[in-house]
Amino acid sequence: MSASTAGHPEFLIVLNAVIVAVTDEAPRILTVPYEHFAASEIGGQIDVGDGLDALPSGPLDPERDLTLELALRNWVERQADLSLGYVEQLYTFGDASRDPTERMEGRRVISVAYLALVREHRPALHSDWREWYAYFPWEDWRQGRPELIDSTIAPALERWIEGVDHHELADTLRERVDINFGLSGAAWDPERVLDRYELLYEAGMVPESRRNQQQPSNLPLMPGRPMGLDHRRILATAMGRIRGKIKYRPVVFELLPPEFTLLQLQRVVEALSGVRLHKQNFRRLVEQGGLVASTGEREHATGGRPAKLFRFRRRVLRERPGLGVGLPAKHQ
Amino acid sequence: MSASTAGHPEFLIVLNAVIVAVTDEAPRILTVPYEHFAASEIGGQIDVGDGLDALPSGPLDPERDLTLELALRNWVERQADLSLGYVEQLYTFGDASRDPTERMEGRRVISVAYLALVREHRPALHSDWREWYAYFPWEDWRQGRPELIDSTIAPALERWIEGVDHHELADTLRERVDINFGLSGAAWDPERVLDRYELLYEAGMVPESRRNQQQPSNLPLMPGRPMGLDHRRILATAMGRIRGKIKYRPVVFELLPPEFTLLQLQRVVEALSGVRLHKQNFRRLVEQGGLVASTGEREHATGGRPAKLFRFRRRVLRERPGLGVGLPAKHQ
DNA sequence: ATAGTTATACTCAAGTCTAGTATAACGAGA
DNA sequence: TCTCGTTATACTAGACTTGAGTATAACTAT
Repeated sequence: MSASTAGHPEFLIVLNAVIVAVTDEAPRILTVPYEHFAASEIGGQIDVGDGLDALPSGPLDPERDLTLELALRNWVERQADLSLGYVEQLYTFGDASRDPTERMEGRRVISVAYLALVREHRPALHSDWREWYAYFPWEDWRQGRPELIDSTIAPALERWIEGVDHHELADTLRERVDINFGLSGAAWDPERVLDRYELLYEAGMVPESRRNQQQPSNLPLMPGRPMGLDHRRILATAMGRIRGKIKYRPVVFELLPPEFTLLQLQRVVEALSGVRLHKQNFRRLVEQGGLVASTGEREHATGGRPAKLFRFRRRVLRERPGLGVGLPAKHQ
Repeated sequence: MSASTAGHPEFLIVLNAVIVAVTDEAPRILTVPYEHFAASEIGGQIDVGDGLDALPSGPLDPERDLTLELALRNWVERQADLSLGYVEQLYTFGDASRDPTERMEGRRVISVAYLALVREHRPALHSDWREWYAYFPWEDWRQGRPELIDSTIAPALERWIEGVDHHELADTLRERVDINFGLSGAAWDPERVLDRYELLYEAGMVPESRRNQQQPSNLPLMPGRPMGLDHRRILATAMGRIRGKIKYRPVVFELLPPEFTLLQLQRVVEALSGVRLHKQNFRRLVEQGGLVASTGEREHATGGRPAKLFRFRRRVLRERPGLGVGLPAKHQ
């Protein structure tokens, strides 16, 4: 077993948070400028790019932080003045290649990513709320299949595969591309956000993969904001996780005010999943599932007939185990 | 930011593997004796118990291991002479209280747990394959609702709740108990393995919670083998994850030989999920879902009419995104 | 041959989903 | 005040899925 200078291997544990809120029918995440934690002396040497966004991150202090989740909550509360409601661990990233600062300081960075859902939306110092579709434009199918896919992504990926010599490998890749981007008759699966990002990464079609010692590519760069380090990968993981989770656990309500109309609820689900839903069927699922109860009040600012206000029925959880806001799979 | 003696916080990254195989209609996990990695000088002072089982674990070497998953694969291959097929990250455990050795050596242990599915079943030196229901007897509903639940678990948990002073807390606890153990008319959800274990842990009804400075309890200890450290919690996480995953991704096939009969497939799904399924409907789902293709061969050692042999159709993945072996929810 | 065992085809009723139509109830502006 | 645009909500027909079963086929062991 090898060791660093001190006699023990040296690690740095970093906690990353994907903090999600939904406002104006757009899911948004809290971002900070990348420079905030990029060691300043590196900027010039490695092309990490200035003006990049990053996820809020903080170190784990082994002496003070008794649990990972508490460390995250405290850290976010202090830095962003934001109290997190629902928090869930996402994934742990520990590849040696992920952090360019690592090479200079001789310690391995392990980053534990968390997903948090919040209601409020106070802008905090040194941070911005940004729409998550700014990072993944091809993930928003609410206005129908994005033109970008057929006009740009599919042809570029096809050229990439054509350049692959090994025949069997090319077939596997083509299959992955078809499945994940809904080509050749395959269905679009909103949950496969990470798989899609990874394909584009492997093809060298996102800035992040060109940053990391990749050979120059003649394929076009896809639109969509890049992020520092591997943070866009973390965001992709979070998006896939949320999209899957709302189907079987009632987590959407963490993003809504205590009282809401059914259309508001539907819009939030649509914003997260990126697809439109059939209104009448959505209501039936939600109401018959016993997920919500009418408050008796009505909302008059709808622009049409006033809508009943509902609130989340916490008791559902005991009646039916794990029941989410059913995504009826088909769009309106 | 505080630091240890060396000027940097010191961490130890440990990789744990829940390695699952199914033989004789029983899911089994690879275990090693706990003493193998419990520092010897501690044994007497802290009651970690001798003869305990543990999950195979290995450290992450920051200089050699480029990715976490590769580190795990290499490490398992060397130690257990076992080549892992399907591997997926489970969860990262980093609570300060989890490792008693930590206190003595002044470094924080972060453990990243992985789930691996394997086909072969070679016994490796210094390790045992053990049925996972030996650790969680109440999770096996294949012979119907386990008597243990109504005879022992439910009454003990009820006594625990009665001893809780704060009224509202007691109500919340009772609700959690009902939901998770399928009491008071609630349905049994096979996926909630971890929630159930955590309830028993909180109630002091498993040896692991009594080990950790808990006050003495007058509640009975539940049957089921304990494990070292928090490894039973990790196993519970793995069981819940598999049970959920087989429903929407075809991972069962990683546990079967390349050719199998439909009954073999069904038995493996039942073994994992812990419930019996309706045979005819199971076949319909699997066949109509296009998950398998007949090989044309037949298996004659069935004890009855010979069964057609099938193999997994990898191409399904392109036709329908994410389709698992549908658990029809209701038992035979 | 017969009993025991497993495989597999088929059916029927109940339930759920999709994709609608129809109607109700409001606000704003002519 | 009437009409239009907009949203809410009730209801329905048909397609499909699911649960639970019956009936029959094809083997092995005795």
